[in-house]
Amino acid sequence: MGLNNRKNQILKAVVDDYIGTAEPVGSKSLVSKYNFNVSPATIRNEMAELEELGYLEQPHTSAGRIPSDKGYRAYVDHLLQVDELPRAEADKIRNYLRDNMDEVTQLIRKAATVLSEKTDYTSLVLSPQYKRSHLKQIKMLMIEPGKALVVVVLSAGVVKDRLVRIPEILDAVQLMQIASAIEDGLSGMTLDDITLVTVAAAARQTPLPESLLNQVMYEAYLSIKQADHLDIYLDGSHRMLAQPEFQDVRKAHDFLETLNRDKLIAGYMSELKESDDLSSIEEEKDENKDETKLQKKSNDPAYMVRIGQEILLDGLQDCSFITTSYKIGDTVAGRIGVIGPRRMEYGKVISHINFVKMTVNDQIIRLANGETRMEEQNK
Amino acid sequence: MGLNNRKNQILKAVVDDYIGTAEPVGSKSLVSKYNFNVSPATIRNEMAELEELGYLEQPHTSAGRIPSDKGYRAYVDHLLQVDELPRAEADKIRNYLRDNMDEVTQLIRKAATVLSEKTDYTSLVLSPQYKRSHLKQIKMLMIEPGKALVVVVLSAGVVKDRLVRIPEILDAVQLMQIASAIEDGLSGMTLDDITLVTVAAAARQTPLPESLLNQVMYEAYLSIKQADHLDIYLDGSHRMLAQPEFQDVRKAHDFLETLNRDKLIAGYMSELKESDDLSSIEEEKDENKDETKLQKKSNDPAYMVRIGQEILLDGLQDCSFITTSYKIGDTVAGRIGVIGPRRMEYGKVISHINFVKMTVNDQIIRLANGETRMEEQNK
DNA sequence: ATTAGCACTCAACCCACGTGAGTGCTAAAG
DNA sequence: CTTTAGCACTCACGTGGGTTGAGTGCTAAT
Repeated sequence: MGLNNRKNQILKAVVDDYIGTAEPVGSKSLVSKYNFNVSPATIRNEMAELEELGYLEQPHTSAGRIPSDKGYRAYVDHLLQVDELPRAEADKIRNYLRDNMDEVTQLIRKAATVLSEKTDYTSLVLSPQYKRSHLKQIKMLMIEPGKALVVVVLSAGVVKDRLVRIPEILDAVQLMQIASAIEDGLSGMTLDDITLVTVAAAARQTPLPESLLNQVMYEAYLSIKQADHLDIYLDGSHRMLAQPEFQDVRKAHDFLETLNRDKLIAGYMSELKESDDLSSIEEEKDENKDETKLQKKSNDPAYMVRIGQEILLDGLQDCSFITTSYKIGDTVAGRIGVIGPRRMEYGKVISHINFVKMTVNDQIIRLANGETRMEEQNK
Repeated sequence: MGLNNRKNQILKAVVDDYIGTAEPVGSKSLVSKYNFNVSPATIRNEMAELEELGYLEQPHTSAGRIPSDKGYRAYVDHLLQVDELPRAEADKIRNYLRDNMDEVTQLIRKAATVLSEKTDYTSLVLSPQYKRSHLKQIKMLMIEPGKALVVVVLSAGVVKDRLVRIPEILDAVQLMQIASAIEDGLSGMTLDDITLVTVAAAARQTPLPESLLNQVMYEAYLSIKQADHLDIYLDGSHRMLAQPEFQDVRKAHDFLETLNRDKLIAGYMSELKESDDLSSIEEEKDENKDETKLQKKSNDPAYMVRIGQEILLDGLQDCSFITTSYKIGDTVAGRIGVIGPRRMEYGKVISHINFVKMTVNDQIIRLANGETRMEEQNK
């Protein structure tokens, strides 16, 4: 950051104030609210320079100033101090996410809900992706002649299944044979690597006529692939309408329209790279600030912040989007995010998102280990 | 309906016009657009009477008139003619709902999407309720020591399952014994009737120590109960913001806030009674109109229309809500609904909702029979 | 480098006014 | 008894002008 200390203070004050009030902030109110020991005129000069440097902008000549994307960026990267969540708040969230939790799906939906509620912004959660997980087992259970349940067990401890139709003549024993042949052939492979060809090859080890095998094999293949389905959960979209910047209904409409496109959002979220974020932090160094940043990194958070134009989705460019990843075991699984106005309370959101992420990670491990509600309660 | 023919015509014209323009409609524009062979003054007199009778109201003295809830009610019950969907439109929807459809969940989500898209309003779909379905099978599949998959098969051809923890010492054979004991004891019962006690009684038929049984039995019970979980799918909520009556952001906010309360909405929808609707139709008779109504009834639709204050949920009282039920086999399963401004295009929505309902019914039967995508394609 | 002073800008607000669509009423015509 | 022409009245809405005040940039003095 090439800004002297006072410029930094001023920038921070402007952003803080604007986040609080949503009104352009002027030199005078700045001196009075934050006790700078200089006159408004001095502040004015500094602000004019900050504007020249691109950190601030003026909605119109005779108004105060508001942060630009670049201003927010500097604020988030260098000026913001993220506090830990107060213990009471943390406990509430943890308890909420522990209570009554049987499934990963349920867990991440609740994570979305609690995040939105606590931050008062809109939350987005992406379901786990299992591409890189290994196939552990595949079972087929005869439900009735002609109908079977395919059960796919993944290394992450996740079980997916699907009802399929099979040739009526197949009996339970034959079905099991096929399933175990496929399992033998494929177990240990990652979902990504399994193709129709590999499944077919595995199935062919069964001493049954190919005509019978084909359909079953194909269904097995589909079932495996389907285990990787991406889902997106959205919560609290109405909260955006309470923000002054969305009083314009057209903006609100566009925002909601974009968020309602599940696939678009899911695609965008799943392709976010953590590395992007780390790179964008760097530019110059400022000793004491850098320290904060390092602390952030080592602390594991690794959240990403996208501000305004940095978000590449139409309709969200008046927003900021904070995301992080949760894990299953030690591989990245899905993502959690909060989207709000650019003028969002970054500190609050980041500390919440970090805490929710950690709690989700913990809970997933618990689920994978098969601890059930009853045990939880006795804990 | 105690209105003479001309009053009916006028009421219908007012509602039609207001639906189209969202502007209060006055006597003059009424005569010019719809060719009544009388002067505006006559229309004015009639309108004044319609207002006295409660069918119309005036936003302010010097404005035209808009329909009241009662006016809409009369319109929907007596004046509206519902057309069949054009074949081209019908085909599109049918194909969309057929394509790529493996699961009931997926089906009803797509139903919500297509309904919202085609009507340009917001759609709501309630997942099937299985309370009244019978338990057909319950299987337990050993995944690894201490972990099993419980598979619950319902009469409707629906399969639900759930991963549970079991005592580590149990082996696959014992597990199967327990499952088949429970199955023997409970199969044929409706989900409603199954309680912890009945499950326990059934499980106790197994020649295993009770300490081992307890946990498994409890998990089985939970799995059965969980099969009945209610889900709600919402689509196109942003579309409401395009409506002039929701230009006021506060209204839009309240609307969205209410819709975001899944449980509230799910509860409300699941408790709607068809009978309510039929009863509300009756009052007086008017020969030729009654005919239309009977036709509606016999034609199977049985949709429900809730208008304005008739909707008992806060925040939706500027809306109208049209719902219908879809079936699994021959028992009511879940509900499909469209919510829009009171000023909604009732005819369009009703014909769409009816068609979607029928298509969903057909598809569910198809799914239950286990026809898969491949066969569909060959059809 | 800082600051007091000053002229300038411009969104926001208020108010007054005219406009016009729409009404209700009355009295005449059918 | 119904319909209609005529007319006075109402009131939301749009327009334009005037004022206000927060905020600015610049200059000159500290």
